[in-house]
Amino acid sequence: MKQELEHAVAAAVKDVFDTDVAVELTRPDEKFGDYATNVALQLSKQVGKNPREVAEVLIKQLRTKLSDKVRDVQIAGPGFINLTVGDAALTAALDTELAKSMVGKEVVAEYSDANPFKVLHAGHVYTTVVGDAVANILENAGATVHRVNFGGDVGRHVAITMRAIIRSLGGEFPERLAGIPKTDRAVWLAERYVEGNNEFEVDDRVKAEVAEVNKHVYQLHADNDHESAFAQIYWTCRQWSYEAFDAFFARFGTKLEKYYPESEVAELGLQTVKAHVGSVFEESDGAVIFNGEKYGLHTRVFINQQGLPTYEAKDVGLIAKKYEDYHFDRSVIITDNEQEQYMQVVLKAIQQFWPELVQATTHLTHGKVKLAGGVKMSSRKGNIIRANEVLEVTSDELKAAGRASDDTVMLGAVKYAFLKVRIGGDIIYDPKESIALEGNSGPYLQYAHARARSILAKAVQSGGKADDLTADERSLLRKITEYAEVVEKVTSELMPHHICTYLYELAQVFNRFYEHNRVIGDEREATRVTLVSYYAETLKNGLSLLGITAPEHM
RNA sequence: GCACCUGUAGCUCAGCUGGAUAGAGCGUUGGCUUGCGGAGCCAAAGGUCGUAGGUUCGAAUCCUGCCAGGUGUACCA
Repeated sequence: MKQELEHAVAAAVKDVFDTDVAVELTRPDEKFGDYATNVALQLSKQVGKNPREVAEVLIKQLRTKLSDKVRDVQIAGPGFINLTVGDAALTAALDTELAKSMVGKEVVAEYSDANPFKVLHAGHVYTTVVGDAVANILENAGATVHRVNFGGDVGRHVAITMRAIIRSLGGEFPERLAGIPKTDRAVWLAERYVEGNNEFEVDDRVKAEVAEVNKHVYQLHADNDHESAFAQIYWTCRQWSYEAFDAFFARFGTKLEKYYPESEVAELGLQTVKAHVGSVFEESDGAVIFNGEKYGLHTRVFINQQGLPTYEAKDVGLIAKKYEDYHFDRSVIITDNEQEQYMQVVLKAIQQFWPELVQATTHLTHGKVKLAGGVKMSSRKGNIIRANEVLEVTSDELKAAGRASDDTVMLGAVKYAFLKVRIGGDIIYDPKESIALEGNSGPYLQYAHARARSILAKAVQSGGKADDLTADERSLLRKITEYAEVVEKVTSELMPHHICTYLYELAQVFNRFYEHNRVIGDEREATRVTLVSYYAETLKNGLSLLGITAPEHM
C-alpha cells in the first residue's frame, strides 16, 4: 500500500514537473490523514515556486490518478500533502503479504558469546535477547538464519580459572572434581575465576604462572590431549560450562545452532594472519600487529610475543570458519559496545584480504545492563549480576505482586524491558516496572493479547469486512495496517525497539476503540470481530519477533 | 592526548536519512466506572531538547566549539 502510493506520488511529480524524486511517505498524526509527504517542500526551491503552490499543482494530479484508492488529498501546514485512503483499500491492505526481502539468503547471527569457565551474567542476557530478536526479524523476512555462539575456551581467562581450579583441587587431581555437586558446578567455576583473577591482578608471580598455564591449554588443543590429568580437568570443566549454557538458553527459548569454541578457530586465524604478514600485518616488538592508525583506527596485536593468537586472530579464523560452514550472504555480530572500536580494527584488517566477507558483516552493539539505582557490572570482580539473578529478581517481583511467576510472563517481562529501548546505550533494568500490567511492558501486551482472544472466543459472527467504517473502527484498522511498514523498517535497520513502540501504540488504539464500542452482540459484530482478530494476530506476530510468547489466557 | 558513544518532562525512554503545536509510560492531580477480561478510558500539571554558535524557508534532528558522564586506545576477551 505504502509503496504503491509512493510510486504514484513520484509518478505525479514526474508528470507535472518532469523531475525524479525519491518519495517517502510518513504516517502523520491521524487527524491529518493516513500518509503524508513533504515533496512539495523539497521541490519548492528547484521549481522556483512556494511550497503550497507546488502542492496545489500536485494534488490535482493525485486526486485524479489515485481516485480508486485515496478518498482525500489535502494540503496542510507549510506544504505537506496528506493522503487519506479509502476504507475499502485500507481493509484490503490487511491481507497484503509482508515483504520477504531476504528469501534464499543465508544469514549467520552470532550472539550471546558465552565464555566457558566464566559465569553467564546480565550482559549475556542482553546480548541474547537482542540477538534472538534480530535473528527472528531476519528469519521473518525469509532468510535462513544460523544462530551461533563464539566463546573463549582458550586464552587468559581460561588460564586464570584453570590455575585456580588446580590449586583448589590441591593439584592436578581430576577425580576430585567428582566431589562437587552437579547443581553447584557453574557457581563453583565462577568462584574459581573470581578468585584466580583477584590473585592475578596483584601478584606478578601469579601472572607468570598463568602465562604457563595458558601455553599448556593451547598445547593441549594442539596435541588433542584428552588423557593427561591437566587435560581431564580442562575438558570436564569446559563441559560443565556448556551444560550450564544449554540449560540456561533452553529456559530462555533460545536455540543456538552451534558453539564455536575459540580453540576451533585459533589455528585457522593464526595461519591466516601469518600468511599476510608483510602485506597486511607487520612484526613489531616480537608480536604481529595490524597498524590501524593508517585507517584512523588504533593498532592491535594479533599474535603475541609467545606466538599465540590473540582474540583478534581468532576473530579472523572465526569469520573464515563461518563462511566455510554457511557461505553466508550476511553476517550479523551482536556484542557489547566496548568491542565497537576493537571490531572496527579487526574488520579493517580482514577487509584487506577478504573484502567481500567484511562487506557482508554488520556489527551491532548494545550497552551495559544496570539495575535501577544500581552499579555497572564487571565480571572480573565478584560484584556481577549473574544471568540467573536477572530472572530471579523478576520472578521475585511477580511473587511479591501476588501473581504467578511462570516463565512465559517472567521472560516476557525481561525480554520486553531489554528490547523496548533503542540498542546502543546502557539500559537501566527495573524489574518492578518490567512486570507491571499497566504501562509499556511485556506482560501488558501479553494481557492485551489474552483479552482479545477472549473476545474472539465469544464471537458469534465473524469474517465481516465493511467499507463504511466508523471513526473508531477506522483508527484501529489504520494502526493495524501500519504493522507491515514497521516490520519493513525494522528489517532494514535491525532496530527491534520500533516493534515495541508500535505494539504498545497499537494496544492503546485498541483500548480506545474498545472503550466505546461493543463487539459481541452489536449489529456490526462481524466487522468488528474481524478487526479484533487481526489485532490479536498482529500482537502475537509482533511479540513473536521479539521472542515473546503471546498466551491465550493469563 | 586521540577515537567512539551518551546528554529530551521529577524518573525511565521514544522521536535524530531536517519539516506541521517536541511524544509515551511511571509518578502527581482531577474525572469516568455494576465492565464483551476497566490490568482500561478521558483530562490537567510538568520540557531553555546539556551549552554557545553556524548552515537552512525550517534544527531535538546536520556542522563546529565547549561542559558533563561512559567506553576504547599493543601483546585480556
